[in-house]
Amino acid sequence: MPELTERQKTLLLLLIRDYIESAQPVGSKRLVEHYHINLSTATIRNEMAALTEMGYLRQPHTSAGRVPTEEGYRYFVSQMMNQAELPVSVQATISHQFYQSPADIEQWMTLAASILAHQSQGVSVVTAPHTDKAKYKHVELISTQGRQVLMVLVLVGGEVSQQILTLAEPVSQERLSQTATRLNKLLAGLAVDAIAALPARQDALDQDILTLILRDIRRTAEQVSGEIYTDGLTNVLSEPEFAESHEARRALKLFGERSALQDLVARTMPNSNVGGLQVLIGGEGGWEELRQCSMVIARYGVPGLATGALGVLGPMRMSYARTIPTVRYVAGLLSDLVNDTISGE
Amino acid sequence: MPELTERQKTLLLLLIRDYIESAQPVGSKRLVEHYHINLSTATIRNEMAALTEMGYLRQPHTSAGRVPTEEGYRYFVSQMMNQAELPVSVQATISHQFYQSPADIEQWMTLAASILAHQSQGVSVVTAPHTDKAKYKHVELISTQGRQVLMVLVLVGGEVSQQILTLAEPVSQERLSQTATRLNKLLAGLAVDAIAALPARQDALDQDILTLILRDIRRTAEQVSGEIYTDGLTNVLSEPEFAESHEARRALKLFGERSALQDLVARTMPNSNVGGLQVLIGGEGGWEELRQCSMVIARYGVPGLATGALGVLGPMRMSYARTIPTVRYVAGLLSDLVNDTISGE
DNA sequence: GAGTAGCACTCTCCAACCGAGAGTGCTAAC
DNA sequence: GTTAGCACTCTCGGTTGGAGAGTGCTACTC
Repeated sequence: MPELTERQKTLLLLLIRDYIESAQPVGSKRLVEHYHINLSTATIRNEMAALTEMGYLRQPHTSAGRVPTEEGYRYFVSQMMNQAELPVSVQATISHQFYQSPADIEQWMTLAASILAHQSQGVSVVTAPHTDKAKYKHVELISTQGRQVLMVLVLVGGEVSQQILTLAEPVSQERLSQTATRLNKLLAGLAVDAIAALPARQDALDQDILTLILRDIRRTAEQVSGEIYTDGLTNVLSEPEFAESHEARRALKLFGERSALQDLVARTMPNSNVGGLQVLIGGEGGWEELRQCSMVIARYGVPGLATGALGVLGPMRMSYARTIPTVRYVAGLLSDLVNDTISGE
Repeated sequence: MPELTERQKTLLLLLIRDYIESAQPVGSKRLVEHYHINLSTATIRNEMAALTEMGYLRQPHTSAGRVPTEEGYRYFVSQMMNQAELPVSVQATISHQFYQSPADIEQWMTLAASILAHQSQGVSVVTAPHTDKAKYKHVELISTQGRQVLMVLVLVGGEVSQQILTLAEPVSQERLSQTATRLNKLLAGLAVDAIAALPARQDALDQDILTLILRDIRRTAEQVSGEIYTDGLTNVLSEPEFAESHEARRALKLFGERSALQDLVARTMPNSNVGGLQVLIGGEGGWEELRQCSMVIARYGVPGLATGALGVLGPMRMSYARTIPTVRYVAGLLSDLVNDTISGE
């Protein structure tokens, strides 16, 4: 890859920035007029020709302005990656919102999704913190009516699942509480395998509940990620890319289906660590439907204990300058929150 | 309103059905050819002119086919209201899905939203069952780490809320359990007012938790509806109405915002009882943004104990024949499920 | 009088066309 | 290395001119 001169570099970044704002191909004249450059349009044209030659820009048709290629965006992103910071005031507003809201994972997730969508004007995705090494922490059994029992199962790492069981026969709350207490002593801190290896209990009720607990933990452990939260689908509806092209419309369909989303997060994330941040441009990573889109994603949480992913999807010309620092900042915040809440167990 | 002859009636219904499928203005020729009517196009034209006169049809322009007016749709819906039934096989599939899924309100809601969206090809909205007369049922306190405590609060009616509290100082699980047991005895079945009227507890921990419980119940009671679930936003993206008109695009924005949705459900539902089913055509009820849309909504649940709403939003020419019976059937199913789970308390 | 054939009329849709304008690449001069 | 100038290309917006669809009306038939 040939080197870029300093001038080419500024020109390229300027042009991409302008295109991201205007969504219009950028010509030499526009560049000179809007950014009072001390050069003539002809010189700019020469440079743009060079940049086109190198693969950073392209022309939609012979006589239109230039538009960034994927390569161009990649360069643009790499340039701002380490430098972009969220204004302190925005940071404050965001963190304020988190610490104001009730301390509840579900709320945090919705809030994160909403903030990301709002700041980036794209579609946000957040997965709840999740661990593949699920360990038992606590169970509660609450009788509701007759044979119906509400079971609340808490895992080490903070995941909570509730389920209504129907028992073979009515059981008093007292007996349920005793069962819960026994099981809590017995199972504290055990992983799936250890629980499965336990000898059968004499007490039939104990054994029934135990089986259910086991099934529930297994179910949780099998999932590749926690519950998925998303927001801002409608943000993107007003973008010209999506309004026109049938192509891009399909990308949205993808986001309507939870299962596809889960897949996407699972596929894109394994090669990334907590703290890292990835920018996938133009459907990098083999997503045909997302060829016109970009994603900014990051992992958050406490490695080995509970981690989740969060990110933003938008048109390829999304505002990286805004999105990247936001994703990074929110990921950091969530990591802290998760850490405060569940670490040390 | 002048009477419709039998022939006008069939013609009108036929035309509307055709338009709903094709999304194209329907002309006299098309009508004759597709439905082998024993009349000439000229006769049809005369009848269509009459129907237009009466306000059931209109012409987008002088020489296009006819399109139903709101009035026309209203007539169409009133004709099928009592007659449309879901095929038994579809009923079976749907109810199967519900009884297969884990008995968990959240799951039911997501499932209902998904089924509605899928069957109707529109956007679905489901609100969780909710009561305005919240009564205490049960609390559990689970220590997680240090001063962090997970509180699970169950209300009569089945609503469950969980929250993480931060206490002033670390408290053992044992002490937490005792507190929970005491409070459960004390508060069982009490409504907000009764709890608020209770004398202060000597035990500081008891009192703290009590205050938090009270705040939580109040918060729940104040909401006009339970959590809102929605699905199928992307279904509607492929409809021509939404692809083109900027107008209709705004309707979708409305559905992106939870608060607006909540408002909408609250505003439209009070005049409807469980079991009843409303069809709002063309934004009836004062929703400017929904002028091009229709909604089919119903209440479900156990009156006085816990009720919720569910419905479908789609273009005015949505498939009522499919949507109406589906909404009705799912509402019935959810009512049964809610009833099975929480009644008798 | 209900139904129908025929016809003139209206209006949209589509394709072709054209000119204005934007932007380019290249060349020659500074 | 930079710039002025120019010929060239291509899109975009507006216009034009059928072709086709659908209508309303009239006059005719049973």
